[in-house]
Amino acid sequence: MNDLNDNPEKKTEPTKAELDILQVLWEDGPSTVRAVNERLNAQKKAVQYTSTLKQMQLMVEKGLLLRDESSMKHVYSAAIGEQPTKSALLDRFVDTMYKGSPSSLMMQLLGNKNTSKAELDAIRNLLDQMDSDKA
Amino acid sequence: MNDLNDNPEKKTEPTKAELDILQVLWEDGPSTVRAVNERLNAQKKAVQYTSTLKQMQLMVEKGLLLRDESSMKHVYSAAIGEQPTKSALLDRFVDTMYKGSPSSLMMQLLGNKNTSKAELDAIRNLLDQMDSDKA
DNA sequence: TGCAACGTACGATTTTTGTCGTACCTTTGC
DNA sequence: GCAAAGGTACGACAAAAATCGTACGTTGCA
Repeated sequence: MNDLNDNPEKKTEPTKAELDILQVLWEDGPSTVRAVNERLNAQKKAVQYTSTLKQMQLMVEKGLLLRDESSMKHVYSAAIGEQPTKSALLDRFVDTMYKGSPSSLMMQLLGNKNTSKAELDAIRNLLDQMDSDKA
Repeated sequence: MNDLNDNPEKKTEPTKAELDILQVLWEDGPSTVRAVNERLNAQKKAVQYTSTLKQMQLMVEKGLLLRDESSMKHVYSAAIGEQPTKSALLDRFVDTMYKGSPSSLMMQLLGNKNTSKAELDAIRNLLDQMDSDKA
């Protein structure tokens, strides 16, 4: 019936505004438009209710969100996983900016930003764990 | 005289297309429009010469590029540094996607992508070097 | 000397993204 | 019942980003 959102392999790259909405849904779980809109306004944006509504409706069309219309207050949820989405975005970022080299990215990250010791330790532990996995 | 491009502290976030052009200039150094356009078409895009020209002209207006008009074939060069630019973009990326936590980013990066052993070693060396710097 | 090749300038348009106003439906309290 | 509160649908618009066609100027060389 609907031939717009039944393509699961869609390469839909979320835009910035779409990502903001996704973040809210990933964090809070399924929510109404009003709830999402209030979160957005709370954290930074000044955006009208109907703008958020429209945005989320379009995202349903694109397959980025799911909508439960059983109640009058429609409840939306993310249709794409947080980790896969962020992973894809990160990969593209690394590819275009650092020729696919994670260590280049790391150098940039650690070199220019004062990273806390806790962060450094966390990363080192992560590396050790990677080794034991692959050893 | 020109009040458009004399703001060195400009927060101009390069768009995707602008970034493509900057990458070419960062890599090849000062180049003509034709050279840049050919590089772009070679690596992926199918874009008309005049589109690239226009894009680069706008980038001069924005202060992203510099233009040497002494010869008829104008020679363009990047007006903003590669490292500072990438660093800023990366910081924004980490902030919005990983709440400013580099180790979260690393986890994503190392967890989902099969990173080569060489990359892992490079990162570990980088960490060690960070330590000795801060010790 | 004149024409073909190559260059820039610039207006116009398309595409994408984002925002909002208004119309209209549904629920609920009185 | 019915009005007000709160919800969705949807067209229209604005802004940003990207693309391209066409006009026109300069150079080199047959």
